[in-house]
Amino acid sequence: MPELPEVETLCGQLKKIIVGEIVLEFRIIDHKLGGIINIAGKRVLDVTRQGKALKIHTDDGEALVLHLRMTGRLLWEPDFEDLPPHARFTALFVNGRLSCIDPRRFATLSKEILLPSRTSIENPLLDFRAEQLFAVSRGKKLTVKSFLMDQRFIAGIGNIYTCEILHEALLHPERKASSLSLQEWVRVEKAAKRILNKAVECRGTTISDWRDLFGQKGEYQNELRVYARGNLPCFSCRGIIQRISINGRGTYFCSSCQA
DNA sequence: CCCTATGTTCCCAA
DNA sequence: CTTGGGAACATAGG
Repeated sequence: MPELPEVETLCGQLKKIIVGEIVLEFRIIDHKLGGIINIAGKRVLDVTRQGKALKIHTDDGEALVLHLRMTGRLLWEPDFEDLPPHARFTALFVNGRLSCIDPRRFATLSKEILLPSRTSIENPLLDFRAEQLFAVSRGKKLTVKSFLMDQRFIAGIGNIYTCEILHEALLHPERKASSLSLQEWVRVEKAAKRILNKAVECRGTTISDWRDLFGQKGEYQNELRVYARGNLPCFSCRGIIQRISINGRGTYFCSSCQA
């Protein structure tokens, strides 16, 4: 469920609460996460985001890397009793309890960042460069949508925000990545920076179950132009939003203004 | 029963 | 060997 804006939201909220604090107790509830990692007794030095991964840096020089995948959530409770439903691990601090909740159990914990290889763009909020995208996309036969979602090229963009970015950039999602001109990549850069930053301000997109660290819904669902709007009129041109499948993912676009 | 779901990884064919 | 597409993972909801 979480893409860059959602993870960035959790990162900022968590940083304010746990940096400088000691982990009093760390409990793995879902053993699928691996029983080896334990940060009990360590002090949190920093909380950072890399792509869609959240990193909790501790005073022994290590970092706990959490990837929430599809349905992972983090919940902070100052006062607490029973575990929340679908809790997968908990970390107890002097001022509250942090729980990872994940019904589908796809979330992963590790010590190392798991990006496949060196990414071209590590943080699209800051580093997004149209020239890089143009260069890297030369000779690629995949669609521009698959390209934007491929974490090896750009880390952090997922299905919802790709659809929104391509709509704002006026690009058909099935265009081959190699067919885009530099000028078209500039449109992608502008759209991505605006949308991702706005989505962070909005604390993410709550379509179904996304909640921030305190259980609050995001606000970016009110800004969506195409995602989950199949058969509805395009806000820009009044064409009808189409829904197709690309690599098995629901893809929404306006066939009238996205060429 | 069917399909869908904000992600990644593995397998296989071209 | 490389690239890209689909299945698998596990669960809930419509």
